[in-house]
Amino acid sequence: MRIDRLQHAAAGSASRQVYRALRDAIIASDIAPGQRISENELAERLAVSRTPIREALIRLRDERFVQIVPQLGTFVTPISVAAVEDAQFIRESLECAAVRIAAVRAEDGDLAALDGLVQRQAEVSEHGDHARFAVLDDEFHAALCELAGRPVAWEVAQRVKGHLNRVRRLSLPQPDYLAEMVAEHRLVVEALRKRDPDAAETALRHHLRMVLSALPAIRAQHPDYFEEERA
Amino acid sequence: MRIDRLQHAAAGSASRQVYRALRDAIIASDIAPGQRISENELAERLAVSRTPIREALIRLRDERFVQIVPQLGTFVTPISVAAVEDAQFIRESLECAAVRIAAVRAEDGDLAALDGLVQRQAEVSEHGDHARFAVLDDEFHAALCELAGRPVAWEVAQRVKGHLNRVRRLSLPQPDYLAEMVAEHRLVVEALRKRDPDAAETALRHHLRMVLSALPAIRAQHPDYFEEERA
DNA sequence: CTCGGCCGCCTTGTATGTAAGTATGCAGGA
DNA sequence: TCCTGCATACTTACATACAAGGCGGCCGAG
Repeated sequence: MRIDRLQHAAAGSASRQVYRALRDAIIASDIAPGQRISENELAERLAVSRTPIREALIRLRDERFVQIVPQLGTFVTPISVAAVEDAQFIRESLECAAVRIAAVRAEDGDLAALDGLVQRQAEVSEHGDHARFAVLDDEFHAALCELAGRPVAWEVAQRVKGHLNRVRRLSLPQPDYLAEMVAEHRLVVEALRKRDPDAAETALRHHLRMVLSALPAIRAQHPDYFEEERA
Repeated sequence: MRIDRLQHAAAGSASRQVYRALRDAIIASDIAPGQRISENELAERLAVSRTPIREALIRLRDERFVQIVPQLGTFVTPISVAAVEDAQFIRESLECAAVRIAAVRAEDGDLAALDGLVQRQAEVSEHGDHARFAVLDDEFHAALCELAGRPVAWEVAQRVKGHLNRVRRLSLPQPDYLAEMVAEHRLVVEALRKRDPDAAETALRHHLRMVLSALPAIRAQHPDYFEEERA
């Protein structure tokens, strides 16, 4: 793992910075699944005391990114197929429920804003800029929840989305991946424009499931990152 | 508030015990919304140090039961209509999605188990035993999620359910409330028996919304427990 | 060679001390 | 009377010290 140097005072409290740094490192597999995280070592490396480290680890445990075993150690949770499917289920349930409401409440101005968002996605997808696309993708899904009047849906979805990103980062980048995503986003917006909740839900559900489709291949490629199947 | 004496070593670490005790106290309104929680005072009263108190408060902040303002204090969050609706939205989305799957996957043995559960609910409802009913009610909803193969759905639902219970505890106990709940549970099981996802979802959604129906009345009765409406 | 017991190191959990910042009450002047 | 400035007492955030327990290596006996 290569975590170093916290940002200066910006970005909130030390524990929050540690939390973000660790979470990003886990999702990016900079810290390998199963690896032990030493509170002492981290504290020394980040030049803070154990207290903010502990608080960050507690939050990560609540999100199931680490397992804390008393008097033994703290470990990055192996990627579990069940956990990924759980995350997918939660995200799908919440966002699909939200988009149904959005289909009813969306006004012309909202749709125009979504169009603009998708248009910008199309532009960055031309350049194959995955990082920038990811930001715009998050904005898109956040906008859907916002439109439904349930920003909390996106907050929760974003929480569990970390587990999905963790596996997605392991998959080989498909060449037309971004273009497909943009096309699917367009379908969702079109359904919203027709004020058709069923079509919007169907389109979004299909879109969300694209991520999972690569899961078996990823597991075959990185078997050591996964926990063994439970009987 | 009247929190005292943690249980002895059972029930896990001190911080977890503090967390549970505080959460229960907040949901039961033993600690009034808006009231300040002093780390020092709590530590003294519970006979533990400030560390486990802090860790418990952090978890409660993540669940939006308290607000921590640096260098100022920690406060029990006022009941907010928006937060209650958010919790309702999440629970409804997850459980309805789960019950649709359950309708497809349910086998005869599962249905029999649900029947038994509802039967026991009917018995305790006869005696007006709200506490025991609450336990069986939780078991029922947990069973639905388990049947769908998504126990995580219930875990998340249970988390946000605290916000719903907080307002429900404030409502006057309706005389036929428990009997109604049992009847609605029966409708859900019947829909499952017919393997009808749409009917199951409809029945469950109607059931879940019963709780919210009393919200305006509760707010009128305890205005000081609610935060002022946002413009 | 193998197995059993002991010892030391390392872990997390908890307790306590230090620092920095905010609200509050009071004193003093306009 | 009202407003301003300060001292004080409180808070959380962070740092450090201590305690309890598991794991592994070592050593000795069989």
